[in-house]
Parts: sequence; structure tokens; C-alpha cells
Amino acid sequence: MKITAMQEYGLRCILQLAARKPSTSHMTVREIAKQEHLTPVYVAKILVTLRRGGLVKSIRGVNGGYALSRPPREISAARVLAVLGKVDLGKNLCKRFPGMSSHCTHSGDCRIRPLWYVLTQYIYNFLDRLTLDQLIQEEAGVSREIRRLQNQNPLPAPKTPALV
Amino acid sequence: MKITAMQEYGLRCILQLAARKPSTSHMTVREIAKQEHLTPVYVAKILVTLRRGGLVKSIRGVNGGYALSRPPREISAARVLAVLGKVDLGKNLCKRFPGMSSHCTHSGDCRIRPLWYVLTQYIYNFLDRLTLDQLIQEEAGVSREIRRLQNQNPLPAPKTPALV
DNA sequence: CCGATACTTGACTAATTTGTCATATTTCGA
DNA sequence: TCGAAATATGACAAATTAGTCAAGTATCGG
Repeated sequence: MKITAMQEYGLRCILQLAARKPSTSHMTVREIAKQEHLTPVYVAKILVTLRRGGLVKSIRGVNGGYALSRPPREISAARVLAVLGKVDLGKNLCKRFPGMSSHCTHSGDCRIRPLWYVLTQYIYNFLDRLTLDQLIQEEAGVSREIRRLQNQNPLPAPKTPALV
Repeated sequence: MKITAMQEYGLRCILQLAARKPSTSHMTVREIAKQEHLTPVYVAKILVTLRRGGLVKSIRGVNGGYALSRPPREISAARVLAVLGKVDLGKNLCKRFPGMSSHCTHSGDCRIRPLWYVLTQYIYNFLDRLTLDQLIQEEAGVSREIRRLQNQNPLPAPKTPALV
């Protein structure tokens, strides 16, 4: 179980934009890359993904750059991670067995399907409540904020089907 | 955020062993492969990983096979996943930046480090309580069991540092 | 002790994910 | 209108992960 590089770096990049005052102001790829110690080309690629996901908007030409398309308070960590790479805890794995059969015999009574399902819900419940404006506080504040979130209620209601 | 193929298939394979009555009896690679619709060679590779992680033991020679090294009740989902592939939500990503610098400037005040840390704790808290004997029940039972686990307490105490 | 069965090992190939490069397009300002 | 500064795009190269192959070692039964 791991987070992809795109998710890690993409979250860092969008947090650079979110931390900007005002958050509607824009920042060039070069600036973001410098802050995050990434190559500008790579950051450019990541930002295109974020743009296609509707989380940032680009301004082209001289004095161009990127800015958030919505205020930090309206963007959740769950959404950012979903845009940067599907969250997939085995749900679709039944379809891609290697070699032999293309049919998942577990379909009727699968031992681990409910596990992936509930675990995804569980994680989503956490990330969906965490917004960018909570993450741009100083480190200690972030920890406090996160811990507060956790202590709300464990799983309020399985409202959303998945981390997509 | 995704689970690796090894984790998915490895968990399925060890559940085959756990479901065996008695759970100390053994099963050949061929049998497991047939049940899970995987190739025997691939299952063999997965089982070697599980053996090296101390979760199963092998019996060589004719009439050989694999068996759990401990009762299903004493093996958690967290342990199985950890043996099959490190659970790594960005903790170590600071070290492997591409290109430019090899030093993480976030070390002092990192915005997403606390996120990965607490999220890992959160997930671990869930998976650590879920044992193989809970997972080998019929599907409906598994869902019920999982839901019960969730409703215990959200985060009892950050006892274990990580999902390793 | 020989052969069949089953696990062991390491090297190899294939697929996916990461990251780079070259080139095109947009915009501003002199 | 031309050049500099910026994003856009698709093809490519590198690294990692997935899965296969072949040749080995252990054990049992006859």
C-alpha cells in the first residue's frame, strides 16, 4: 500500500499554490519547482494533470503561471489524490488475473472484497474532511487539525462509494 | 494510493491456508494456484515471500506444501500486507527527489509529513485488529466483522510507529 | 537407490510507472 | 512585429514492479 509519486509531489505542488496569499494569485512552474526541489518539466507535467482534474487553472504567456481554481477551503485532500492517480485497493483487481482465466471466481463470495471496500471508505472518510486550508498551517497546526478530524466520528455514514 | 499485486494475491493465498481445517494442515502450491486462478510459479514466488516473513512454513519433498506457521487468530491483515510489500505513505519519499537536490528542504517544517504519519496510524489501527480468522468467515460475516471493528474506537493510542 | 513430486533460487522478460526531451503555442511588452 | 517568457503536448528513456523460465535441492515410496 503506497502513495504514488504523482500524488506525493502533486499534493506538495498544489499546497504551494494554496499557501499563496491571496490564494487566487498565480505562481510559475519554475517557482514551484524551486520550492519543491523538483525539475520544472516534471512539475509542469504534474500541473497539467491537476488542471485537467479542474483543481488549478493556467495562465499562458509571459507573466503566466498556475493558480487554484477554487479557494483552499473547497479542495479536499481526497479530491487531490483522486485526480493525481486512482485510489484502487483491489476493487478492480478481480478483472486482471494473470495468465489462465479472465474470470474472477471470487465474484460470488469474495473474502477480501469487503475488506477493500470498507478500508477505502474508512480512508476516504478521513481524507475527504481534510481541506487544503487545513494543510497550509504550520506543521504543529496540521498535526493538531488532523488529530481533531480523527476524533470526530469514525465512520459517519457510507455516503460516497469510493475515493474516486 | 494502491495495493500492490503481491499484497492482493498474497493475502488471497494465505487466506486459502487459513481457511483450511485444521489450519495447521498444508496445501500444495498447485492447489492454491488452482483456487486463486494464478499460475503455480507465481504463487510459489509469493509464498516464498510469506515464508521469509515468517507467516507460513514450507514442507519440502513429496507430500510437501505450505501451512500457516501460527493460528489464523494470531496473524493480522497489517502483518500480511507489511510482509508482502512495505507500506509507505511518503514517509521516505523526502529522500528520493528526482534530479537536482538530494536533500529534502521540508525536513524542518513539512506540510504533508504529519498527514502521511497520522494517516498511516489510522489505517494501521484498522488493519492491525483484523485477523485472518475474521476474514475466513463467509462474505456477509466479514462485512459485519469489519464494521464492528470500525465502530470500536477511532484511534486508541499511537502504539506502533508504522505499518512496517 | 531411483524416480516422482514438490519446494528453492536466481536470472530473465514484460508491463507499468517515473521522469525527460524537443517542439509547438500563447501572451506580453518594447 | 519580434523576441522573451511562459504553458502544452506527445514521444521517448529510465526505473520499478509484475510475472515467467529453467535448473536446482529435498523427501517420500517402492
